[in-house]
Amino acid sequence: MSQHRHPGAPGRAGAVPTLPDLPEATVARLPEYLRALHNLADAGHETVSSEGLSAAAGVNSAKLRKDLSHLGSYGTRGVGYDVALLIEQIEYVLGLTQRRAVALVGVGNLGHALAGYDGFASRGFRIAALLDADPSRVGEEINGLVVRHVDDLPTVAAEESLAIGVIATPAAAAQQVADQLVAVGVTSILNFAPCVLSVPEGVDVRKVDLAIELQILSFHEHRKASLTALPATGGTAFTALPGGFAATDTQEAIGT
Amino acid sequence: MSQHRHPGAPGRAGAVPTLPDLPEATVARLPEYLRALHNLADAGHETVSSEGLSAAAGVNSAKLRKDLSHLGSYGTRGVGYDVALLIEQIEYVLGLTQRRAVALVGVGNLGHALAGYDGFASRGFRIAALLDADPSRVGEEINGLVVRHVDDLPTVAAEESLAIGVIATPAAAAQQVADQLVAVGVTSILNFAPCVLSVPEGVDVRKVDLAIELQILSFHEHRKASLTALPATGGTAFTALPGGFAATDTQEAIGT
DNA sequence: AGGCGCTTGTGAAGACGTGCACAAATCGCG
DNA sequence: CGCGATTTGTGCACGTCTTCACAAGCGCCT
Repeated sequence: MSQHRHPGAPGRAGAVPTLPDLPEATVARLPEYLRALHNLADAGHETVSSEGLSAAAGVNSAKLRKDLSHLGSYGTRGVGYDVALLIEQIEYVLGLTQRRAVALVGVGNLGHALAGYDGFASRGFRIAALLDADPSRVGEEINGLVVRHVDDLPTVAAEESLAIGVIATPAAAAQQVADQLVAVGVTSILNFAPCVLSVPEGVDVRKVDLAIELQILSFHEHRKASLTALPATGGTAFTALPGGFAATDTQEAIGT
Repeated sequence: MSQHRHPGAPGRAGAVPTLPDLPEATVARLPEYLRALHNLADAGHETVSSEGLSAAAGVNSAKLRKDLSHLGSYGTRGVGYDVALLIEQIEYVLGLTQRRAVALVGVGNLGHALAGYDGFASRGFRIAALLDADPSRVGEEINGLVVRHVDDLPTVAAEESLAIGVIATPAAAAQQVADQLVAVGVTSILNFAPCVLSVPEGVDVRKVDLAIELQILSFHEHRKASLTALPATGGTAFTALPGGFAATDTQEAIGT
């Protein structure tokens, strides 16, 4: 092995957090790899090949290898990757070695569900506070946490360092909540409200919008429908495809 | 420009559904434009410039223009885009002229919230059925819909043509549900379960995973933290930003 | 009518992401 | 010890997406 100045030294984070700046696309896939790796570990595998892991994560094996190579990963040629080590590596890079505190704002329909979602806890996060602007909701207990008023954010932030804010309010309130989050030092926001947030530089926003996902699927439905109507480029306007839909197969897998 | 054989003829879908095959990246943004356009329409605007619309949708104006140009859009130079017309265009392309029926499988924590989410109805979709595998949940009424057993899927599909299936079950059940959905002819699936689904060609799957989003944010947090540790080029490691944070608005917008 | 300012639509260049295909490395076995 | 089977890591070519910059078109004003 040459020098391989392995970047993050998960074994011991001495004082050189040389985070390689990964391509954004790679970052977006790492969590998927991580989940697949945990599954493999639970199933008792100690090593896994790029082929095996990529299948479990639903990607191309070359892509997987390139992704892992970006974080200076340790695989052994002829053998594969050490599952436990790789988990450690990825968790380190993703900053999951510390359990980050999440503030959830908006305990309505969706927020309520998120508050009860166990995927938070099981994947490296801890809901530190539930907040809502509606006084009638304040005081309600959900999943062991008491809902506080959103104006208490400064207090909450003083109690513990909030890393991430989740906005699950109606669109109309989202921008104001975002401002409040930013004001108390939150620099990462996950926004479920269907609107664009404007935040200062240095603050990351990711958006999840249910309706958008559905509309994208709708487009592909529409497309598939119109394709079965006019099958090919050439002539032959109709194929009818009566009852069955059979094997209309064309490739798929929508890019993220 | 020459003929502008405008693609979808939203006015009248005569018999030529010449869906242009849009770049996937464009498709993913169209819903955002659509939402922004609806806001503008509600605010009374009749036309909007690419600059204005792109700001409302949180993208670059050149990108917006190129996106719209792909669907053979109608803007007027020197004026802008006709809001109502553009809405019609985009809705047509996305296949939203018909209200698509959605089957929601898994009425647990998250599924319950989704069932009550009004963004479904308001943005072109209709929940046609709630399904669950747990017999103790069958019969429960949510938001005016009665939960049926997932094995009734064939019956449900016979009653009305299901376009899209939403999976909100635990990961362990997701693949089986997906198989069942595919078996009754569903060709688009929105998967909230944290696992990879394998489906036949021709079936589109989109995945939404809360924990993944958080982990991506976590990476950027980690990164920002390690950058402030080694201030590097800029200098001034700390800006403190006491109370105020001013209006530095440049949104971040992480690539999807 | 003509000119001027504004805005769209797009060519071209560059950045980014993907996938192939293969050399380099490692293990196990005879 | 050497060889073959296996699997990683990566150079390269290709396709997609983004962004700039500007010509073409449109409306308005004089």
